[in-house]
Amino acid sequence: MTGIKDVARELEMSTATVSRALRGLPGVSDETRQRVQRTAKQLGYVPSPGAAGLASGRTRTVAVVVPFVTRWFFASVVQGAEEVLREGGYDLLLYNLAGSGAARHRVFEGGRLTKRVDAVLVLSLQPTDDELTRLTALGRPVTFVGADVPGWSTVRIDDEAAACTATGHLVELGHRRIAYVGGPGELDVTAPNAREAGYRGTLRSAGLAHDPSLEVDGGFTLPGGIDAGRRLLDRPDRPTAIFAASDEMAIGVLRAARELGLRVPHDVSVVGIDDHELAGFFDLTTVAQPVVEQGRLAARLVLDALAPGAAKGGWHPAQVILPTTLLARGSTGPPPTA
Amino acid sequence: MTGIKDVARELEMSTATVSRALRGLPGVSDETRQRVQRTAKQLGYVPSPGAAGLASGRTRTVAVVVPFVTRWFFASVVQGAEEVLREGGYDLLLYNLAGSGAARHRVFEGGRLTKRVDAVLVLSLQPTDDELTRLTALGRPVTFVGADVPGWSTVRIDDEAAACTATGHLVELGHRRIAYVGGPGELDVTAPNAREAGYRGTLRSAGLAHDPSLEVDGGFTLPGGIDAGRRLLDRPDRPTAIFAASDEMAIGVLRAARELGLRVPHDVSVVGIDDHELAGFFDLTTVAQPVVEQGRLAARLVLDALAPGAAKGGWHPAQVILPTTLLARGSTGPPPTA
DNA sequence: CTGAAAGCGCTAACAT
DNA sequence: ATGTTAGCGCTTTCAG
Repeated sequence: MTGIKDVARELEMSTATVSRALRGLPGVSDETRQRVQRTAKQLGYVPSPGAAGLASGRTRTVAVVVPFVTRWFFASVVQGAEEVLREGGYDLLLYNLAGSGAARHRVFEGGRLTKRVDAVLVLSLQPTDDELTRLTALGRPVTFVGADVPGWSTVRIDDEAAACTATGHLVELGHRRIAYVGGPGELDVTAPNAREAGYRGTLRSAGLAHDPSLEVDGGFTLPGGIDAGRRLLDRPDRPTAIFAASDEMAIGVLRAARELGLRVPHDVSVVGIDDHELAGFFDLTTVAQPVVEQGRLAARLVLDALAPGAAKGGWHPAQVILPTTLLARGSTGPPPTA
Repeated sequence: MTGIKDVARELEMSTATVSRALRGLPGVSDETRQRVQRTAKQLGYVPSPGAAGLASGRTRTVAVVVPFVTRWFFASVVQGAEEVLREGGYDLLLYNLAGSGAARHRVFEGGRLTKRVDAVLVLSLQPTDDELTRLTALGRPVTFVGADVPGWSTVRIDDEAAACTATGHLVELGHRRIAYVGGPGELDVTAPNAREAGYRGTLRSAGLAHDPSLEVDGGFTLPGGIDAGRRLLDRPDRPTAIFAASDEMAIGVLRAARELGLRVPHDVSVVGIDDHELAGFFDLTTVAQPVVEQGRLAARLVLDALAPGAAKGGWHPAQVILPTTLLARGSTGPPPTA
C-alpha cells in the first residue's frame, strides 16, 4: 500500500508538505502542489482515513440512525443525506433499528458512536432524556429529522399544521364526522402525537364533536390502515371522511373502502400525509412534505456544523421547518348528501 | 477521551494486557480479565476503531453498494445485511448510486474503498471488467447479491428459472399470446437479461411464436409498468397474459388494465417476480424470492471470509442460489375463451 | 513556503 | 500470563 511517505520520498520532500498539498491547505506553492498531486496519482496513492482520523480527530464519517430502512420515507431521507454527505467528502455509517427497541438502545448506549463518527443524523425518533444525555456526551453535532428537539438542530415539517391542513380540507368540504387513523407505530417516533393534536385541534375549532371511537390505530403501516379502515367503515354510523396520518395507512383505508363496496370519494373521503410515491397512483389526496429534501438539508446542517470555524465562528443549532402542500386529488370530495 | 492507556495505568499493568483482555484473546487470566473489564467500564473506556484499524489493518467495516436505496428490494437486502453485520460487530458503510453512472464510477474508481473497509457487498450490479479489476485490487472479500459473477462469492436467485416459472405458469393456464415487460433499468443491473432469457426460452419450449412487439420496456419502475401496460393492452391483438420482470412493473400493468376497463384475470392475466410487499395487496400472482434473506446470507458469507483463519484455512468463494416459489394469487387465470 | 518531530490510540511480535 | 517495543499512516505544532 503506497502511503504519503512513499510520495514524499519520491519527491524528496517532507510528508508534511505532501499532506498539505494533497488536502489543499494553504502554504504550499502552486508548483509543489502540482508535482505532489501528479506523483501521488502516478504512484497510486490512496489516503488512509483511519490514520487521518487518528491524527486529526476527525473521521469524516457521519452516522445515520433510521427506525426502518425499508420504509419509503426513511429510505428517501437517507438517499438525500447520502447525496450531500458523499459530495461533502463524508462517509455514511448506517444504523438501522428495524423497529427494535433493543437495537435502538444498543446504538445510543455504550459509545457505539464515540470515536467513530464526526456527527450524527437521527431520523424521526423522539429521543429520550437518556439518549439526549448520551448524544450530548458525544460532543458532536447531531441533527434530528422529523422531530422537535428544543436546543438541537432539527429539520422537519410542522406535523400539527400538516394535520390541520388535512383535516381542515375535509371540514371545508362539508364533512362533520371525520375519523382519524394514526397510532404510535413501533418505536417512539415523533410524528404521531403532533398529527393527532392537529386533528383534534381542527375539529375543536370547527366546533365539531370529538368522538374517541373515531380515532383508531393504524400502526403507520399499510395493513394497519386496512384494518383501521375496516373497523371505521364497517359500522352503521360510519364517518364520511377519514384522515390517516400517513399515506401508507390512507392507502390501506382506500383498500378497506373498496372491499366494503364503498365508493371514494362519493361515500367516503380519504386524505393522508406524505405524498408517498404511490399516492398519485392511488389518486390519493394528501398533504405533501419534501422528503429527500429533508435528508439533504439535515446533511447540510451537519456539514455546516462540521465546517472549520463553525465551533468558534458562532455556529448555532438551526431549526428548519419545511412547508407542506395540500395536494387535492380524487380521494376527497363533499360528503354524501344523506 | 479515556483510552486503553488510562485503563492500564489505573490497573498498573501493560496496555497489551488490557488490549488482550478487552478483546477476549487467550492468554489472560480470568481474574485479570475481570478487573480490566470492570475498570474499563468504570472509566468509561470506549475503543477507537480508527486506531485499532490502523494497527491491525482491519477496519471492522463493510461497504454496501446499492443502485437505489429507495427501492423496496434494495432497502430490504440492506436491512438483512445490516442485521448480520451489526451482530458480527461490523459497521456498514452505505454507498448509494441513486441510479447515477457517475456515482457508480466514483465508488469503484480511485480507491474510495481502499484502506476503508474490510469487505464489500455489491447489490444487483453486473460488474464491468474494469470494476472487477479494481475490486480484485482491493484484495478484500467481495460478495455480489443478485448477480452471477463467476469466481466470486454470490448470493442470488436463478433469475432465468424464476422467469420460466412465471411464464410457464401462464402457458399452463392455456395462454398462447404472452407479453413481456422488462427492460434494462437505469444502471447495468443483472436481473433483466436473465429474466428475458427465461421468458423467451419458455415460449420456445412451449412451441409458441416469439413476437418481438410483445416485448416492451418497463424500466423496472411502476410508472414504466403503467406505460408498458398501456402500450400492450391498447391494441387490437392484445396479449392474453403479461409477464412483468418485477412486481412493481406488474402492478403498473394492473393499473393500465384497469384504466382500459379490462378485468384481471378475466381479460388479461398478469404475473410478476419478487413478492413485493404490495403484491399481496394487489392480489398479484408472482414468483417470490427471499429478499431480506439474501442480504443476511451475503453478509454471512462476507463475515466467514473475514473470520480469522479463513485466508489460510481454505476459504473459497461460495455461490448460493436461493429458491423461488410461485405464489398463484388472483391476477392470473385461464385466457378468455374467445 | 517547507521540514523535523512528536504523537493520535491501538495492536502485534517478541521477550520474559 | 504479562510486559516491552515498535510501529500502523497520517496530521500538526513548532522551527526555519
